[in-house]
Amino acid sequence: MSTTTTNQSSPVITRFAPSPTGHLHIGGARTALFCWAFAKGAQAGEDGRFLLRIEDTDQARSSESATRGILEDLAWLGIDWDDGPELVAEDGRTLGGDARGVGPFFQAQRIDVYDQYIEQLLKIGRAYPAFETTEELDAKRAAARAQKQTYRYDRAALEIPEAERTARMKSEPHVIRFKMPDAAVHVCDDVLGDVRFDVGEVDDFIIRKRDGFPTYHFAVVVDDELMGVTHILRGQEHLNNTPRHVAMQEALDFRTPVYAHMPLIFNMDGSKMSKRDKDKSLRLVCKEKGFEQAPNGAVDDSVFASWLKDKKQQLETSAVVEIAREVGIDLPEVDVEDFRRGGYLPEVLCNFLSLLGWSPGDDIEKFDNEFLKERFDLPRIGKTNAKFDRVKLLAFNNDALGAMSDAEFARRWREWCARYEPGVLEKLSDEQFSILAAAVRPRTKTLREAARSAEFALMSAEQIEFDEKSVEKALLNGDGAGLNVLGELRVTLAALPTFTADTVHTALTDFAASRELGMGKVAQPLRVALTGSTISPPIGETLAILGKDETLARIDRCLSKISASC
RNA sequence: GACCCCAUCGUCUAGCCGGGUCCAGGACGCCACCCUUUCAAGGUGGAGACACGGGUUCAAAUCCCGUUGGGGUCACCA
Repeated sequence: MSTTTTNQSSPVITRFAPSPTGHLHIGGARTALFCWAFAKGAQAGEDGRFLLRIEDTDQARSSESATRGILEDLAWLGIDWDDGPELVAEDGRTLGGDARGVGPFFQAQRIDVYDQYIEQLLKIGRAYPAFETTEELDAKRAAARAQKQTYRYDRAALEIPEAERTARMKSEPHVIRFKMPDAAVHVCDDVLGDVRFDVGEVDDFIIRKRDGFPTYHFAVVVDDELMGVTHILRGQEHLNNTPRHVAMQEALDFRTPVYAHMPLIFNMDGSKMSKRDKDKSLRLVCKEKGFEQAPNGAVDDSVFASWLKDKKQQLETSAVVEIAREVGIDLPEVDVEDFRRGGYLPEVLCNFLSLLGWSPGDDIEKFDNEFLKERFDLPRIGKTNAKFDRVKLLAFNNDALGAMSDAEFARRWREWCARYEPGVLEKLSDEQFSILAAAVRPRTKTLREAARSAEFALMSAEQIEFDEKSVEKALLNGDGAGLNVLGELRVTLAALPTFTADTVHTALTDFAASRELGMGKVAQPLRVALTGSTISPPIGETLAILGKDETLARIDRCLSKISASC
């Protein structure tokens, strides 16, 4: 039975607390989105706040660039935070800040705060130092495992007389452990209901590491209290951590926030969506192609060789991207940035993510963040894990692009190109770009795909490679009927006084009618001549984008090349 | 292995709390046909699920128990 303990008198404060070890993961994005929607939406009233905190207590893995990346990813998704690190968004607004004076928001800068509470727990006997080394603990774990026992810390440090413990603390490296209570811990979860963890299920865990940094468990509890967090929405993988947190809240006389654990998101094959997925799919292709060195020398030969053999190894992100481009595959998207690069719209990503583990009901499934804010609530969060269906996401993106005006599409596409394919903008005039944008918009699923279908316009005539099957089908078939048509078309087109999509189109339909030919017999040979394949935007636009001179040049080149070869 | 969570079409889900209106609704995908100058898009139609077994009840997708299946957690990571 779910127990909602929302205190109506105090404003809702939620938080998203990523550790800065890379770009924002897609699962994290959903968590952030839901936290944001809950705090900023109708459920929370006027004064709800969404807070962003950076959990950088793992010094080895955290980085400043990752922090920045995460902030930018959030801003791109349209998720803005009230409290937290500041970021000047692309629209000039400053996100974050410390209006309530509850910062700093980087845990590494809050060590003294944590120490204060550690001190308090030590004083009341709810925490104690322990001196075992990592190796000793590993050995104990292994031993337990060998006997098919579940390992739990044996409280060996508590056997040491208190006076001695205190003395050793001053001179010896040690960790601080939290003493779990001798009673079952109840976790009230708004999604899952009440969950009971019996005594002995949770052992005395470490709250301060040998290096003096708090562990996640401790820092999160202290910060959530001090920052006034009222509702914690997070992934179900944290459910088993919650009794630790609740126990510490009781020991420290903190308030217990409302918990809502959300279902997890997986790949279609049931595996976890992991950053390693990218390395995995790339490794597969490299093996298939029999590479022994990184194509284009993206990484050292030795690094590449060992990466190829070891499933657990990951290459630098930039190297992965470069090699993928070189071998011509699309990497599976797992980070928000991947989807951005992949040409997905942020509003589509948010919409799709919202449907994983939550639903507004009423058969509604296309909506924006405003709607989400308005309607998001805890009771409608699901309990069952979801698989991330990229095909459906793609369909959503396609629909969104299809519903856009040409002008809006051109604007968005321009922005995307500027970031990921600047060459497109360099090689096309504004006018060409607009024509192209309008031509590809209805037939493209992503902005990246749009860039791909623009390739024919970017390359020079010499770079066109004629696709064998297309040539056979459209040009050579029927004693070279296509080639003959092409030859006649060249004359017709050369004679056109104006060369727009409309005039070209009219000329072509007239031509087809006069020869009693279907439009396919006219357009397809042209497509092959101009692009190398039978696939292109509508034929009128295709010619207009190239312009008359280029069109004629490509026809000439095609005629001479293909005629010569047969 | 121990503990915890979950269980509706291939996938995301609605329905479940307050049993009847559900021979289970929507979406993506799939199949067929139509349209068509390519690729798309669009139109029409179709196949497709309450994991299983027991209860409770006049009545169960909805409540209870068990089984099976899936997932999570068991770090000086977060």
